[in-house]
Amino acid sequence: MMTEVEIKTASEQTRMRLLDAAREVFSEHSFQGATVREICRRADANVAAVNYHFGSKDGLLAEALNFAPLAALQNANVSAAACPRLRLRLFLRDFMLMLLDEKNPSSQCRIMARELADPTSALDKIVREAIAPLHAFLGKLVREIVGEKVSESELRRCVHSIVGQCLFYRHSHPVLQRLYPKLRYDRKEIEAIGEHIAEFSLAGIGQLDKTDRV
Amino acid sequence: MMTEVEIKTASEQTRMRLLDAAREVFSEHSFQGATVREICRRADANVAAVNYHFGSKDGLLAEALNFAPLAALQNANVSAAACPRLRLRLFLRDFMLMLLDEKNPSSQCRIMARELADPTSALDKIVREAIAPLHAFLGKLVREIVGEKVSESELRRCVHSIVGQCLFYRHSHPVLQRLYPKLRYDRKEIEAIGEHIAEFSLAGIGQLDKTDRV
DNA sequence: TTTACTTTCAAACAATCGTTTGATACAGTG
DNA sequence: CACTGTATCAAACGATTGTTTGAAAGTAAA
Repeated sequence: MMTEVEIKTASEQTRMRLLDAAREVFSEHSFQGATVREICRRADANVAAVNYHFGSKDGLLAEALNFAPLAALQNANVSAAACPRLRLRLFLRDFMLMLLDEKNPSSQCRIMARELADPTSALDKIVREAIAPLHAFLGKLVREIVGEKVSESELRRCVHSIVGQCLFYRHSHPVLQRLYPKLRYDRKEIEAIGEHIAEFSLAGIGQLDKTDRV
Repeated sequence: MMTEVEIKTASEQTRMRLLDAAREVFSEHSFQGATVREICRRADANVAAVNYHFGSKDGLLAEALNFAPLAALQNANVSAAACPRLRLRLFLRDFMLMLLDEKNPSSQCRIMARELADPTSALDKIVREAIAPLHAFLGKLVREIVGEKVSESELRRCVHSIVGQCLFYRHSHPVLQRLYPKLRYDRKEIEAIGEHIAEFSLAGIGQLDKTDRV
């Protein structure tokens, strides 16, 4: 008793398993550190399967990327009936859950975060389809909060400050784990982090109109 | 006519050249991405030189690390006759120069930043001797600014927010380069970034006493 | 069943990695 | 000079990498 969408040919199932395994491994190791053999092992597939279905390791990474969840977050946010400040809070909460929650099936952000440190051929696509829209989205949101008086370069730096705080917890996870061995990223902790970043950033944004610097 | 400190045996000169080349390559590539052959090529040394002088690639990295410049920055700051807020501004300026200025001979921070994404056996030493002291230093500084009312966990998150903003510009350099092709990290730009982070963070810190949250 | 095509598989390939080896050149001491 | 320990070198080693190959297995239509 299978519904239509569940019916897959063996080939399609193998593709799916490879993509799932690839997202797992690419989010755990850097692109160089992730091996085709490990991916195939987790996907219960032959070593040649990657090249047969995706052409190359690069091709597998390109197809494993999926920016829809991140875009959905932004779309849901812009259509929310709430003031810009609250919308920033809500977005940061969801964004941090996507970044940190290991139970979150969307490992995309973790893969993207890895690409920052060691860019591969996939970085151009990531920047174009995910990061640039994200920065544009946050830029608009911050603009709504801060008004028209603030220069574009100041606005940009505020976006950088916000994104930087978020990515820190992902990038520095190995470090924080050593600094605070008791640290666990459960849902409550992640939400607290998101709330802190929101409050911290709203204050940082708010100080802009006090000065006349460009 | 050489002064005493400049006199080096050929062996010591080779060691020096290897360490310099290693710092270069390790700051440009991840540990996995950096190859012993490339390091030896830049040091005009034989491939076997690394293992002869340092035992292994790991040993070379361990000896190439030098946390003195970062510690010097903190020591100079604590003994400066200035209010905590100004000291935070000054530190962030110097720290960003160390992180971003390619002409800065201290590539240590760039190597450390790479370790965050893909930890190697050197990370424990880095955390113990560099990152933990840095966080402690910033913690004290923020504590001076914010007073005793703020909880330890809130204080810690403020430090994370500050460090996160700083590291963002280093980690995301490849991304920012693609988003803003005109971007250049000259001294003026770096100082402007440091100033922004200081103002943004001081405002973020300042909002803590408005609420009574723990 | 026969035919044509797709997918899987064990095995091998070529390249690159960190590391080791054994010979060679060199320095300093007697 | 001979002797000794150190440093350098070209070459190779063993392991691992992404990728390719050619045969075997599977699939679906005629």
